[in-house]
Amino acid sequence: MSQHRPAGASGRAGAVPALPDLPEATVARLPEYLRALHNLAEAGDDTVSSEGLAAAAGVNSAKLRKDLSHLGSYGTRGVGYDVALLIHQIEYVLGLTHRRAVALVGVGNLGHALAGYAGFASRGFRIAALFDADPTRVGEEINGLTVRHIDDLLQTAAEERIAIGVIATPASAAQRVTDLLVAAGVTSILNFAPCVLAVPEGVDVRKVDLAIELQILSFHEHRKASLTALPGGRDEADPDLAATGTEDTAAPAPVEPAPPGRTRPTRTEVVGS
Amino acid sequence: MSQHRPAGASGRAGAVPALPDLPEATVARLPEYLRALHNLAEAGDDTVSSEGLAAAAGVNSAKLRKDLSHLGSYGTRGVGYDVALLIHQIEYVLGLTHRRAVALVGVGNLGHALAGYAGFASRGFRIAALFDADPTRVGEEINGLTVRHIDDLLQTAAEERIAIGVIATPASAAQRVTDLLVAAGVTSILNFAPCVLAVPEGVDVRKVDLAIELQILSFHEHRKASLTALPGGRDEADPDLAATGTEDTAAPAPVEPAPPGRTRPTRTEVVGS
DNA sequence: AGATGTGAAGCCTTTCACAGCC
DNA sequence: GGCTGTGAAAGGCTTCACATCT
Repeated sequence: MSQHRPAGASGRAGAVPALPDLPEATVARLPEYLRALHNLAEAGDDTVSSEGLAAAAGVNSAKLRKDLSHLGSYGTRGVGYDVALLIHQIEYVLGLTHRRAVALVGVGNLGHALAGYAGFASRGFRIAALFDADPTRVGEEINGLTVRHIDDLLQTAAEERIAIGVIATPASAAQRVTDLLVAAGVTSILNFAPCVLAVPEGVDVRKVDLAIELQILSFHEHRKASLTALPGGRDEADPDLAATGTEDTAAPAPVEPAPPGRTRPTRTEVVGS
Repeated sequence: MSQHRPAGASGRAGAVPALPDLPEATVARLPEYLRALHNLAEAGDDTVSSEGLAAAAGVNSAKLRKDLSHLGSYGTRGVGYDVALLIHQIEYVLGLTHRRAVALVGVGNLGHALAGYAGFASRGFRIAALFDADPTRVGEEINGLTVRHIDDLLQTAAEERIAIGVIATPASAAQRVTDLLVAAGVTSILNFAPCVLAVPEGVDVRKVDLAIELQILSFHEHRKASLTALPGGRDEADPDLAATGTEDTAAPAPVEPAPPGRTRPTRTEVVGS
């Protein structure tokens, strides 16, 4: 390879450089590198090897180097990466050089917690407005911000130059809120409601579903149990394998391991309690 | 293809069927399908086409069919999937046929909200114990559960047959808590603390970092701004492109787009403003 | 006719291994 | 000698398109 412009710079002289067209997988890891770098900086290190940074970020070093190489060439062979320079560069690419204003919709259980979450403020964001549909919650003050009624969203979002909307409402309200945010010109949404959102082209939605995370873990638990039990023999005391577990027997009614009958085109209902 | 056993059934007759060795990407989507299926069931549908379910789950139908085919063959050509049967099957694979006990460590801001989150209970989990290191919080009752001191974790986890640990402590405490959970025999951890956890082989960790989600969105905002501004011209009023934004100027100290100094070892810097 | 299940192709991501530079 | 940056290989995931079955 030869001369290295910060990957993807525009041709037009003096122009704002177009961002490198990073692979999504890389984008998703940059924040993790950034966090690790801030830790290193605080610890007083001013350079770090790909090996060291990779360990701090929980990835392997080849992946880290490949990721960073997409940003351009900011390391020094034989030495490593300059911590401050790299922080700088990643913050620039992620668009963290100015603080983005975030609107949080839904100040129930979860919303309340998010409104008070210090990690947002410390990592480049400012919660600029809180909304709720419940009139009894409007006016409440949380962390120095007053909860406004959702009907004010359109106007307030424009005034506050909201860049990102966070949805922490029940699923039933989420699509309506989304439409409002989109109408207000918001093009990035973080959705905590357990549902799929329809948005126009050009609007990005990321989803966080806490129950899904547990269900994925549950799969692996189930899997580990089925692996360690089979080539052993006595499947005792393992609720994962016993048809009638020792755990409560609730909502997702217990079922036989394998589907039953499955004969005719008919369905053999088993889900009933 | 011919006769279809529930993919990966063990040879041993009457044995608990080994779980199919699903691709991770598939595992991560099954909970989404499950949620969509529950919605359909509530709406009274008892069959659904791959097209219909895919739409409800926000994926394309080819992907859905491929995912489901890994579970075995539970659809009917010309008809679609039996909703109840499929719910059944996915719940079995995910290990949701019995309710897993979850321990939540850290009842601060976020932990409080998680302790009260109804979605856990309704989707296959039971919060069985709450822990905190702060003595002033021990004894507090949240949602019918009493907060215990973290020192009781080892004993309580065994008693309550804890299957999954959720960490909602500050990052500084997370590794200690992890070690405790692991010592207590917990092999699945959901980590909300912004840090990397070291765990022994065989322990699964999933991570949710709220700030990272926003930072990923920030990247796309930044990117959209740089794309729509360049081939336009007048880069007015866009804090993404103006060096001195209209937004607050805070924590991640505002920087020039391009790294400073950085003279010698040169590559033609273009990123400068 | 209609919809599933699936080889095969294409794309993206990760890993390897080493040339190149300090 | 040490460490980055990167082609090339390997692996995994998604999409296509159609054979197959009801």
